[in-house]
Amino acid sequence: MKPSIFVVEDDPDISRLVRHHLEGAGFAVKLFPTGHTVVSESERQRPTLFILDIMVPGKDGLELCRQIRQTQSLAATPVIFLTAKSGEADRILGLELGADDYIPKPFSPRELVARVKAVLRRFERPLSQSPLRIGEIEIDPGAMTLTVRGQQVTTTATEFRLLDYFARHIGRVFTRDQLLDSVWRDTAYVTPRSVDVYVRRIREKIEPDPENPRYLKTVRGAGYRFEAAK
Amino acid sequence: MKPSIFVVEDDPDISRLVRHHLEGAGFAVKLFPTGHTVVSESERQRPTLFILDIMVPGKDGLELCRQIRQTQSLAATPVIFLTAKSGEADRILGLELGADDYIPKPFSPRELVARVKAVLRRFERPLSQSPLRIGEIEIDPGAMTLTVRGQQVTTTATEFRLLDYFARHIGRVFTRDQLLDSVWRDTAYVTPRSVDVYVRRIREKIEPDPENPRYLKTVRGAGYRFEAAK
DNA sequence: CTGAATTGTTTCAATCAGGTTACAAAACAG
DNA sequence: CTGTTTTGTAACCTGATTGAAACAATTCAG
Repeated sequence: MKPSIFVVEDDPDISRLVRHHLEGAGFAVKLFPTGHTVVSESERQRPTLFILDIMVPGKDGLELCRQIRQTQSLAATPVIFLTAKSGEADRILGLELGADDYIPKPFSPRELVARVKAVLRRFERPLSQSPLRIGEIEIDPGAMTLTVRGQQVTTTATEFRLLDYFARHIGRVFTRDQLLDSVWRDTAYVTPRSVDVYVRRIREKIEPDPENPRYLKTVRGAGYRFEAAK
Repeated sequence: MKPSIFVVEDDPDISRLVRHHLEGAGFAVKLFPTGHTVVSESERQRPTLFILDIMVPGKDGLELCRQIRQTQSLAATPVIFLTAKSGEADRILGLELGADDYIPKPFSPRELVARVKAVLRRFERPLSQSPLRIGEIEIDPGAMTLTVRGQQVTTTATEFRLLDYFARHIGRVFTRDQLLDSVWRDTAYVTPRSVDVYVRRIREKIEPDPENPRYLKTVRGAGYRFEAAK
């Protein structure tokens, strides 16, 4: 699932610009020309990040930020300000209010995307990087290496993510759809049957006999399950 | 973006003074009259530097410093103490706690700014000093020299920092964004693809066969990884 | 035993990620 | 101020990856 960003900005030129570049970078973007409905919408949809213009009519960005920070379910969501003036007041106010970053206008598209990514990186909980060993299989996410029976085996990124996911949830059955949701980057339009293909590819790399899998088992009518081979 | 400084000081006269002079010197300043919310705010905003009064009500500066040092994401942020008494004890305690400097009250504005700048300069991406040898490659950060198979090779500053970073994190995969974060000075304006170009340049200098890298490997879908060649 | 449902396997075109080069701009040195 | 080096970008190219489709094999129900 791609991260979603709520953008509160009254100037349609700017908001269109922002949307265009963020979507280009793989984010889902929702625009709000005013601040009125933002908080209630956000509580329902839980955006990954806010971008607020300091000056928006009706309810300005500063006030909005204050509200977000006071709302239990949104308090932890990062906020980035767009500021027109590069004057002191705005920047400091941003700091005072607990914004996570600010982008002075005018900004380059690249800067916008870079800052958003940087803030998200700062917030994302570091995923388990600890190496994992199951039977004859060793998975090291930090190095992105897979070792099977002492032999280093190359994998593609998707194969690796899928295998890692299986290996960290030993014994559980996952449907194809569940796997798409948790392993694939953009789940949107991928056929569940593609999972089969990847299972096949992984089996070829980890199973002594891919036709008779010892690790990655098929659960007919349900999906797949990873087992620690006996 | 200008560096931000969090100041924890209960005396409003002093804090106003500090703010005024630091802002005049081009820093963004946020004041905290007590220490209560400092750590949580800091995790969010990542100040560039802390200035703590040794004595603040509620939670004193020493305790606060200890907390900062124990917080993963803040441990590397420099801390400067403001101390009223010029007694040794306080000073040493501060230093032992991991403070990076102290400013005895009363202080001149110039001294304040000078010390802040000095500390920041000291913290600016210090290259590790110890030489490093990996296979046929020798890296000496102190001299900023690179020796490959006995031959001294010239590098540019960025090439050297990047190679040094790789060499000190052997076996780990880094995304282009991560590398920009940790090696480049101002990440916001640089395309991730620029990393590719530098990787190419480094390969030309260290690899016997740049088309078939033995050290600096590509990890498709992830980034790059430095390996000790067999 | 038969047919339906499910999974396995292979192939292949489109896409994407990375490599490479040339170049403009910025920084630097003289 | 001028020439040189460094830095980062853009554009183009190539080959690997991805995922769908088509068909084969297996399982299951009745």
